[in-house]
Amino acid sequence: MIKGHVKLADIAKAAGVSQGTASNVFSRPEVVREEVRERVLGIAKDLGYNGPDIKGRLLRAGRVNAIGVAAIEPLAYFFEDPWARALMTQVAAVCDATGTGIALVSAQNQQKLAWNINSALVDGFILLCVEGGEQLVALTRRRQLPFIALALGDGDAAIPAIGLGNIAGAAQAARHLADLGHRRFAILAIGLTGDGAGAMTPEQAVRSLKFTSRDRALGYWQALADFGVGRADVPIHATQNDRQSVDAALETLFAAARPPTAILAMSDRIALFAMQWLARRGYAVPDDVSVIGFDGVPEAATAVPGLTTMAQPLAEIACRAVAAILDDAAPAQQEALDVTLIVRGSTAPPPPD
Amino acid sequence: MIKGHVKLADIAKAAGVSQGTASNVFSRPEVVREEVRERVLGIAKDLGYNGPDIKGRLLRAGRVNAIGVAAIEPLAYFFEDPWARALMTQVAAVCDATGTGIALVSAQNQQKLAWNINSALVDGFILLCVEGGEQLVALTRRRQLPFIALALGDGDAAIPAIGLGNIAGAAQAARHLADLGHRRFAILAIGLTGDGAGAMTPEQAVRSLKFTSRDRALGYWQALADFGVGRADVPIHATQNDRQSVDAALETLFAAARPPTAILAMSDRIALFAMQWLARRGYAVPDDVSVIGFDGVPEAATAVPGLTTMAQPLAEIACRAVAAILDDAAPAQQEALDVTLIVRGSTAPPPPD
DNA sequence: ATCCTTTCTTGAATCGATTCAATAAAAAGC
DNA sequence: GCTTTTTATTGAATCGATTCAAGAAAGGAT
Repeated sequence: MIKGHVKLADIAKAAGVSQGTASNVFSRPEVVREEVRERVLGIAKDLGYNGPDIKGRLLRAGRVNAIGVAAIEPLAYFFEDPWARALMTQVAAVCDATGTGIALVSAQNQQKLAWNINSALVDGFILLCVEGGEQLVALTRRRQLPFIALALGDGDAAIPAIGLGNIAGAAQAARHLADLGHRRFAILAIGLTGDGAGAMTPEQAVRSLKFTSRDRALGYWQALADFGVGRADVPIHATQNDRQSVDAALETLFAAARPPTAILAMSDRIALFAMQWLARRGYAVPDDVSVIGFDGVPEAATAVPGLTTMAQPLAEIACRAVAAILDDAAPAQQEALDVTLIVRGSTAPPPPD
Repeated sequence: MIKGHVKLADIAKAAGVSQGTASNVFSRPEVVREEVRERVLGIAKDLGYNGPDIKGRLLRAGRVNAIGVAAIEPLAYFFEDPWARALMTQVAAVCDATGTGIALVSAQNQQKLAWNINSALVDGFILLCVEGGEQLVALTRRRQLPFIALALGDGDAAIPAIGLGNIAGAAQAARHLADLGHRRFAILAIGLTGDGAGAMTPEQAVRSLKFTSRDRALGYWQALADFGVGRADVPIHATQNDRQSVDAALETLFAAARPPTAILAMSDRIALFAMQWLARRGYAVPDDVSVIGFDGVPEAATAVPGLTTMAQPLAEIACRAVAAILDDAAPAQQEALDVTLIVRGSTAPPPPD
């Protein structure tokens, strides 16, 4: 019994039954006579056979019972990025309930990603399209498996996706601050990595920001316009959703003659970095500066002070996404879910001028 | 070209070449004449064939290029628990570098877990043995794939595992606090879920705590003995590594006549919950009470005040674990890695009595 | 005793590729 | 011109199971 992989056929031969019967012993035990079943099982144990090999079974059955979650990011992204983490937590919960496994698929560069997507053993994909979403979609489409895109933005309606009411949500965020009395705003946007981060004009923003980011910017502007604040009056800085670029943006913003009293951050991650920068520089949040985020990640709740944010219905998103894959029933049309304002301690009326 | 899955054989027939050649076109293009290769590729494109199906390839190759990470916890554990997260981040980094995928395997109950482990499409397993480790190991062993256990404690030497110097580390933690002048301690241990949490005598602790937890307790006691503090003088409470049980333990501890001035927590998670409880109750950390954790998760660094803790060499652990799986070279003997003391703001001399 | 059911069991086909010994064709060497 | 080497291609075996039509055996009914 050294090694020499025992396979089903060996068991069958040793037990003197056909391979078909041997197979039934394991996959449909009720169909085979008890006496035979026990004999086969006994032989299997003697030979050190531990049930059908998954690879063989897979080839026939064609079902893996796992869904892939893909992103154009390093693998660690799934465990580090707050939004990804929060989303994955929900996805995991749904998968747990349905007994489905999760395979993480990712790669920083195109080429590797293509390979990874093609060779992932999964029944379908959930695509985290934070950046370069179309490429991810194109790659996945070739695999001819069910998939659903998340955070894709206003893309092609032919792409199965679960969208978000980004414009309405951003508008609500801006309105919340404006209602509190703020009139001096700054927007911290999420730009593509590689694109130089930094200040941009509204025109540049409309042109260079993608999907989600652009929608959020439009939402902010739209609401602020109602309060007489024009686009040109709101500095907008692209960041790379990391600390360094956020810090750099804030350096610039707060070096200005009349720095903003309210910061509209396009992600909680950015907002939290911003709050930390403000704390380091001695600005009090919310007394000196109000900060509002976007996403509704758990960290926003535990930060001090709590971060006011627009929460995504992550549980709902996860639920629909997983269901879409498992039932191969992508939503007929791209549905947009609403985000909801959660007011915490990071927003308050502006200081007296 | 509706559906009717095209397979390699179809391409071969359509192109008038043998199946072997068709296979080579995709997997070893350099071996087939350019003219033929292009023709076959052309036909493949026409027929809507996107390269070899992974399942068929898998059956032959036998290699999945993914490693499974398993735990007896719900799937969400990987994204929620700070230690798991920190570890996974490192594992992900190593996998990224080697182009390996990650499959998450988990289940709360035994039965499902057995099924999940048996049907996971992976080349090997990393086992997160926080609890019920032996069962996990037993289950995995049957799969006859390389595996390595993490956080298994002093188990069977025949089990490939990467251990931790828990006793020495815990001793160092306790010594750190004793050196600062503390003499009134309390231990917050990690008990098995299901076991009633709560106060326990040292004898009970030795008996009921498992592996890691027991070693850490032994380490604490050992160091404290050098300072004249006996086991019986150190209340030890089992928690379930969740907020509720930590809060309950602290309620009891601080209701005592002479509450502890130093808390030895067996995980950063517990320590952070404890710090939050203390803050809510108006105890200042570290002025009234010092807290030291264990694990060295990232959250410990960003908490306010920073949490003093014993850091695990997670990167090293991840690196060795992944290597062990990929090379099928489990360490000859169970190696134990050292943890290192990281002093932050949560520990200070005790208040004057 | 005959025929009809039921209940197991069999053997072969199938899933979708890879691999390798054998062969055919072309190029090189003398 | 004939042999040797090189290069491309073929065909069949293989990976490890599942599935299903068909056959055999046992039990029941008449």
